[in-house]
Amino acid sequence: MNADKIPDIIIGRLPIYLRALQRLSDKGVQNTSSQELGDMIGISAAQIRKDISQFGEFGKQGTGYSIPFLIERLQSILKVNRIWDVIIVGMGDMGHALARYNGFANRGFKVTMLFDNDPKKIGQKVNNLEIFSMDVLSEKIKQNRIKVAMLTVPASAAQEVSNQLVKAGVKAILNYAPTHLNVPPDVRVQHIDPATHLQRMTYYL
Amino acid sequence: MNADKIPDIIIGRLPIYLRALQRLSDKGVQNTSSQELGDMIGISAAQIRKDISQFGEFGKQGTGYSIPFLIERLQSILKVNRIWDVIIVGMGDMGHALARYNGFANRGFKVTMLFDNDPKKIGQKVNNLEIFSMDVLSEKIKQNRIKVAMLTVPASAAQEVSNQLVKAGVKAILNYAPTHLNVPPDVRVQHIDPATHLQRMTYYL
DNA sequence: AATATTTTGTACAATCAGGCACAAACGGTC
DNA sequence: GACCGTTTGTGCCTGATTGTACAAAATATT
Repeated sequence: MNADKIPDIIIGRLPIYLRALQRLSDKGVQNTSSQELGDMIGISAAQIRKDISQFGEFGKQGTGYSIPFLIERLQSILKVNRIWDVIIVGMGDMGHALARYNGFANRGFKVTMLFDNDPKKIGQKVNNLEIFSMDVLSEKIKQNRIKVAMLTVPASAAQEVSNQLVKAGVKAILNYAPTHLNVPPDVRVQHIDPATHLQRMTYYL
Repeated sequence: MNADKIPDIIIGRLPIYLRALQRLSDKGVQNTSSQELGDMIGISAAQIRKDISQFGEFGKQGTGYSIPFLIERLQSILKVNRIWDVIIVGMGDMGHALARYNGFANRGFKVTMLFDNDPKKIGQKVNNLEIFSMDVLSEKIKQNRIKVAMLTVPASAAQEVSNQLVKAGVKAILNYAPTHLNVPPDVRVQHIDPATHLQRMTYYL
C-alpha cells in the first residue's frame, strides 16, 4: 500500500473500473483479468494493474482479480461503500432530469433535497422530493451535513450559489453551469458542459 | 504554426479558453492577457500561452490578446465557426433536457432531430422538434449528413445504438449512458456520467 | 511430478506535460 | 528619442505518466 499521494489522474480512472466491474458482476461474472477489463474499457492492461496496485495487492497471479473483492476495495477507496446525500440546486430541465435519474442508487449517492429560487416552483414535488427555497439552502445543508451538491443554475448565478454552498459546508460540486467556479482548495469541482464536450470533438472532424 | 500533432489534452483546454473569452466578450472587454485569463479559469498563464502558441502567434507583447481575434481563431481551430447539426437519441428526461437546452446556440451546435423507440413518444414534439422512430435513424442521419450525436438511451441499449450511429456516418458521440462505448478509431466519444464524476470527488472527502 | 500457461506486480525506460525564466517586442511617459 | 512597465513566445528543465518486459506465483495439463 502506498497511500501517501495518489495522482488525481489515477483516482479519475477508478470510477471507470468500478463501473465496468459492476457491469460484469451484474452479469454474474466472478473473476476477471487486467487484460479483459482493459479490452472492455479501452485502457491498457498494464495501466490498470499499475493503478490498482497503488492501493494494495488485490490480484492473484494466474487467475486475476476476484470481482466482488475488487469492487469492495474500489468502493472503499472511493468512499462510495456508503450513501452520500446529494442536493440539487436549480430545478430547470437539467435539475428535473437529475432529480428523476435512477442511476445514483447503487453507486453511492442519493438525491435528498432540491432547491430553486422561483416562487412558482417552491413547494412543488419532483420524484417525491419537495423543492425548497434558496432562503433555507444554507440552513438545510448544515442541518443535514450535506457535502455533495449538483449545481444546475444559469451560468450567471453559478458563482454566487457556489459561494453559498461552500460557505455552508459543501465540499464537492458537480457543476452543470457553463462557467468556471472559483472555490477554496479544499473543495472539489467537476464540470459537465455539453457544448464544451462537443467542441472537444469537432476539432477532429 | 506547428499543426503536425497537437496533444488531445491541449485540444481539451481550448473550449475552456473559448468559453471564458466569450464571457469576457459579452461583458464588452476587448483585450486580455494570459495572466488574466488564467486567473479566471484556474490555469497557469504559461500554460495558456504555450497552448495558444501551438497554433500561431496570436498575441502581442505588452498588450496581450485581442479577444475578438482570439475567439475567431479558437472557433476556427475547433471548427465551431459554423453550426453543426446535432441529433439526440433517447428522449427520456435527459434527452428532453438537452432538446430544450438553449446553451448550444452560440457555441457551434444546433439540435435538429430527436429519436426514440417508444411508440407513445414518436410523433410528439419537444421544443418544436418532432420525435422520430429509431427505424428512420440511419436514413435521416445519412440524408442530413449528421456527424454529431448525443446518446441518452439506457446503458443496456447504448452500444447497439452507438453501432447504428457509427454505421450511418456519425463521427462524434456525446455519451450520457453510464457505459463505455466501443467505436472505430475515427469516431470520437466523450462520456458524461454524473455518478462517475461524483465518485471522482468523494475520494477526497 | 514435471511442464506449460496465465497473469500479477514492478523495475526500468521512454515519452509527455507543465513550470520557470528570459529575450524580444509593444505601448506609454517624460 | 530614451526609458519603463507589461506581456508574449519559447528554450530548458523537472516531474509526471505511460509502456515494456520479466520474475514470481498460481492454475491447468500431461
